Amino acid sequence: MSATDPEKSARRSQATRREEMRQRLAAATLDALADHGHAGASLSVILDRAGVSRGAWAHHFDTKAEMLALAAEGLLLGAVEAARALAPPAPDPSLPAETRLAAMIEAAWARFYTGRHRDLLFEVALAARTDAELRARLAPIFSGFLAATGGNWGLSLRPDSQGLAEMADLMVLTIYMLRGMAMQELAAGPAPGHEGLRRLWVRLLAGWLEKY
Amino acid sequence: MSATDPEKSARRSQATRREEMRQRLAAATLDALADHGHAGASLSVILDRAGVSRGAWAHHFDTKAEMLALAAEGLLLGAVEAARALAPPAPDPSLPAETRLAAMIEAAWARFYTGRHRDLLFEVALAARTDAELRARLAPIFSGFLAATGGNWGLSLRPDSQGLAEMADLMVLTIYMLRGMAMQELAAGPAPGHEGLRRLWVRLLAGWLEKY
DNA sequence: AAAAACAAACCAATCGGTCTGTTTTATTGT
DNA sequence: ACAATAAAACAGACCGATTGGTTTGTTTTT
Repeated sequence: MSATDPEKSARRSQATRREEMRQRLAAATLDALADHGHAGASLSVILDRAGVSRGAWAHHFDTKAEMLALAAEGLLLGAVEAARALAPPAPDPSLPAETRLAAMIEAAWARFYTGRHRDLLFEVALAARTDAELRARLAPIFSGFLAATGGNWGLSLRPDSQGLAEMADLMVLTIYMLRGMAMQELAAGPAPGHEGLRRLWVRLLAGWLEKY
Repeated sequence: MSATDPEKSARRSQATRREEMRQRLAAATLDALADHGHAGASLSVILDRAGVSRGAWAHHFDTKAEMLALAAEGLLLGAVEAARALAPPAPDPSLPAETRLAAMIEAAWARFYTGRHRDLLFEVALAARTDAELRARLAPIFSGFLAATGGNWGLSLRPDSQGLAEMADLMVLTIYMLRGMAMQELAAGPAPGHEGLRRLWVRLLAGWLEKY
């Protein structure tokens, strides 16, 4: 059935095989980055983790930087997509705006600014700072993330499109606040007061919203 | 006069000499970190920049990590002190609170979240993530920075001590927002809209302040 | 039979750190 | 006061380990 079907086992091969291997190596790159940081994510560590020989690696990538760029790009593009998905296109209108806002902020906090994703986000952003080529590839995606949150989230909370531009700005400010909070936890460990701070921020935003 | 005075040229030596050399090496460490990032700040690069031989270095530090820790500690302690200095103990009461707030935020932005200091801040925070010893030394200073801004700035803007705790929280949120904004510029370059976003933030805060 | 995928030995360069020896500064015995 | 001497400061050659990357050869797929 499938063995005799050339569409299945045969056609599917070389091109996708290559892509699978590249993705596997990219994933291992992110793993190593998360575990050991940029300085500690050597080629040997990455290849060990991927279970791939040096020769195989060389067949798929010319340089380590190229592999890192692919991995970082994938990470950020996934984040942009997730950010879009976080804004429900048809929010439940029965809930008060403040509740919806709080839910979205908590969801964004958990998805983007805690754990592995947070660590990788900072690692990748810092790596881009001193690597011009990486930076050129990642900068537009970083901006795209802001656009996705600012635009979509604002739209989601205020479908009547009144004061939409300002709403988008407030969402961007929210992202910035979460990022800064994430950096604090990254450097000094989790802080119990942060949840209360996020609630305070929601209250502040909600008050401003209804006044508008 | 001074040559015969043992208090001057003689007594001042060995201990301070050593300290001067350590500071010089710490400064070069930060320079290298700012220029080449954590991965690129090798011992050779640092020593070249400091104009210090490997042997001399070894006489003053056991490991590179120890030198980095001293440098990072100095950087952050300097920032804490600067944060305290940014909050004028006796603010001009003739200016409206919003104006004073805006001035403090702009000053903090310029001092902590642009240029070299911003880069070093992120480099050091990230380095601490995967280096337990460095992290243990830096974490309390990171928290101290928040305390300095939250407490002092809040006090500076609201000397009547009404709603002071909430005011301190808002200052911490402000710091977080600036940090997140800084990360965006670090990764994607300067954004002209950011100044407007900071003004929006000030308006938001000021509105909340007078309502209280 | 040709090309793509993979493996592992191999390479120069650089890494953080050490060793040996010289120069400078401080202490001490007379 | 001033050699004698100890100790600290400094310089640079040196070291094994590891780095990113290459080469040569084998297996697998087409």
